[in-house]
Amino acid sequence: MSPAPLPHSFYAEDTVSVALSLIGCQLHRVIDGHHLVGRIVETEAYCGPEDDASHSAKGRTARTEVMFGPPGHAYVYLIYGMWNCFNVVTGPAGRAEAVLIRAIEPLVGIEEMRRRRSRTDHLADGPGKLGQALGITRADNGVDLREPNLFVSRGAPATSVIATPRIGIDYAVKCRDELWRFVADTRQS
DNA sequence: CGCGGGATTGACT
DNA sequence: GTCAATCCCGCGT
Repeated sequence: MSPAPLPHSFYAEDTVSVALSLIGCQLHRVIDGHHLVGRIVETEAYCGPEDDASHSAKGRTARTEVMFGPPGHAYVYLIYGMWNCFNVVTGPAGRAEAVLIRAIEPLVGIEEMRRRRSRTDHLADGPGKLGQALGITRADNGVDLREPNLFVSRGAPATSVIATPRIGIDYAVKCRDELWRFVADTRQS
């Protein structure tokens, strides 16, 4: 019996708070009969149209549509032509906010992740790698995160979390210095 | 370990 | 046509 998916109410809170709360939670993926689990260790908050690093700052388009929908759903986008990045929609419906899950520590199904990544290390320590390791694609865009095939469950609360600016968004002059990236502190555990 | 360049494709100007 | 919330490999330090 798998742990229970987090309820939609978990995702409906303030996006920065959700990004922090997700550290230490478990990400579950069932694909081709394999149960894959990882501990979330890195997230980034994207805080709606006023956040110039958020895709939703460019307006409501086909790509960003699910961000404008209810919280607790997957937002998956393709980047650099080949990598799928997994986000969870957060905040109240219509707020177009999301949290990018940037890295997990593999816990279950490591061999399958290795097969999907075609290597034995660095399986999911980056958003593109995570998508590849778990077989997440745009086919998962918009799915309800209470689906048994893709969901997050509560985990051991992180004892220490570091906040930093977000990665790869230097073009976002207004919000690039906000401390909206969260990383589990590896010095402790 | 840091840096530079190529890969690859859909979304948007 | 340009570019993107990235990754990997090769090379120099």
